[in-house]
Amino acid sequence: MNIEQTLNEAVQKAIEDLYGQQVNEAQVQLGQTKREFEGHLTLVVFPFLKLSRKKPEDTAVEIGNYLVKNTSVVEDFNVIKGFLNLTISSSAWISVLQSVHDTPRYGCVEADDNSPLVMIEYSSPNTNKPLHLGHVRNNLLGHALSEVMAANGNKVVKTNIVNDRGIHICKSMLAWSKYGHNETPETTGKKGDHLVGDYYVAFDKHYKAELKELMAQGMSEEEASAASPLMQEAREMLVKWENNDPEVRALWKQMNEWVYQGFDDTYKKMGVSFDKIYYESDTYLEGKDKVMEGLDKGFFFKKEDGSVWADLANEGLDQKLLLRADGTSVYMTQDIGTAKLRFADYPIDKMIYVVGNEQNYHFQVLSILLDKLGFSWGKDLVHFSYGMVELPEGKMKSREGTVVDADDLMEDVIKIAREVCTEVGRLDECSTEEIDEIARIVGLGALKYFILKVDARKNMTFNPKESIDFNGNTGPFIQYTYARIQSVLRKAAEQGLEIPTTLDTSVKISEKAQQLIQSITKFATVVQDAGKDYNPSGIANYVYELVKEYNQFYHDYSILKEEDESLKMLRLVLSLNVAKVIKTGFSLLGIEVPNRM
RNA sequence: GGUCGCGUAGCUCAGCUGGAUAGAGCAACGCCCUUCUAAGGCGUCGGUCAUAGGUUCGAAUCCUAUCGCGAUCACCA
Repeated sequence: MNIEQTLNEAVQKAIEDLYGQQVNEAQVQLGQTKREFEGHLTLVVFPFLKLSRKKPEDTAVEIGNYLVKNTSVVEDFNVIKGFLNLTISSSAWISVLQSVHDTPRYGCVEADDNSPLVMIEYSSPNTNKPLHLGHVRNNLLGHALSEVMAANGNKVVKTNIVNDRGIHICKSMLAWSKYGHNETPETTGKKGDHLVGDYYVAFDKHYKAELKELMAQGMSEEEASAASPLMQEAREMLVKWENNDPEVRALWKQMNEWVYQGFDDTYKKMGVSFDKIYYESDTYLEGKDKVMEGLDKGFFFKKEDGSVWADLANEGLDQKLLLRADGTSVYMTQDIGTAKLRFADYPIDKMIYVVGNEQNYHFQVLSILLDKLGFSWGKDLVHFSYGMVELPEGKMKSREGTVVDADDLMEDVIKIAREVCTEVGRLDECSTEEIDEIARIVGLGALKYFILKVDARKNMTFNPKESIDFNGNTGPFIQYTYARIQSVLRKAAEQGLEIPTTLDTSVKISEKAQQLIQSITKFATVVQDAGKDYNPSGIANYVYELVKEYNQFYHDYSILKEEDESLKMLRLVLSLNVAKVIKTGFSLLGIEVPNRM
């Protein structure tokens, strides 16, 4: 039990003894005391004035006296207006540090057999072009959220639905067969996804040229796009694909393999992974059965042309198409089909979709439809809806070539990290392999932290220059503090100091150290909140605050020069646990920490 | 036009289950390395929390309206 909980109960008891009234846990407002006042925790007494029938100050003094007398943790108090600032004893803080010290992954709860199963879908790429900055945000958030949910005692299954079919893939295929000269990743040395993406661009280039020519002959833009031979050919290819044409299928399989190989490299570098991958080519027909079932049960209706619709007027929404007149599926149908397969594979208790906020409406509808179709988790499915990533110049536009490629981006940050690490000169004795590894950790740390510190729901601006910054609220700043603590611990070990398992509670530690312990314990709450709100950014901002606070502590006290052995040990243990929380917090974000940098 | 989201310092962002004088970083200008990693610390400068009402002991936070920005409302995925 932490100090806040203990005090909360003590205050409830105090109110009962002093004023003879019952209050519940939520009515006791205990918060962290503001820096400019003395004390650690502050009780807001305004809510109790009706019970005490006294002035705020008098009520606060009464409760303060009661707590000092009746609890062992409250040492002193002061009152400012309706705020009762409580000072916790040094020994109580050391006991708290002891319990953190005893817990390996402090703040995290392991899942057991009875834990709910949470499935998280993220990434969900198309196979016609490489991953870009938007996917990076998706992947980082999805992976971080998976870690956060797991740390809150859930069984987590990470999944990816790959959109491997459709007209866009046919465009790449067509362009490759027309202009490709049998190029392969091996012959060109290009990553497979980039190679395929290049042909998608090539298609667009030739198609545009065609349009221009046709329009020069007097056609309108619409007429031209309808008459374009290239586009017609692409459509024909799609039909052939759907009819299982062996040649088209073989090409499709070949090119998708290239892309998967490329994606695997990117995922690996990014540090994300999946437990189960679904392919749309497998699931896109599955939804039909479910829709027909819903049609039979009267949830949906058929129009004269044979198309099937859901009427969501009762939910305040419009009608939504589920099957085209020709019986083929639309996006919504596919998501229903995927849901069906997933539920057959896993006993899902909660489904989380990590998908951009431009699809808010889609998931609102999907939730209703899945619920109607009898999926127990449909109603409460979570659309983890994140905002768009924009550049300082505005949105990314493929037409203007401003799309930021994921592979290039990662390579750039690692390269710059290597330059900076080498420049500083602390790694001179390290081998090139070690330096490469540190550069990788630091570079990716900068990128990941830059993206994850922002509230996922909001649109964000991605400034390439700032993303590789190493000062201020950045990943490397935090990693640096971690590395520095490791250095201190190494030096301590060299001096033959052994980290104690049991702490001396009689030591009088400084006010800053006490506040630092308080900040460490906040981590458990932060992890819980992140799981509740499905929002990892809270963890990033928390770790930053903790690190800043530790830096002040580090600056003010020389740990290894401290003469009082007990005090020295406490500071070492405190530093060790700060490092532990940094590492745990960063691991929830999918960011590594270096032992030196 | 309907629906949803967002608007906090010059810039990027915290803070939002209502709590004390609204916080960081970047940028600008100072100070601190014979001291465990200065990728650090300390300070100065910078605000009508979009606007107007409302709810109450108390509102950046909750409610309503207005303005601005964005997304979406496809037989695209």
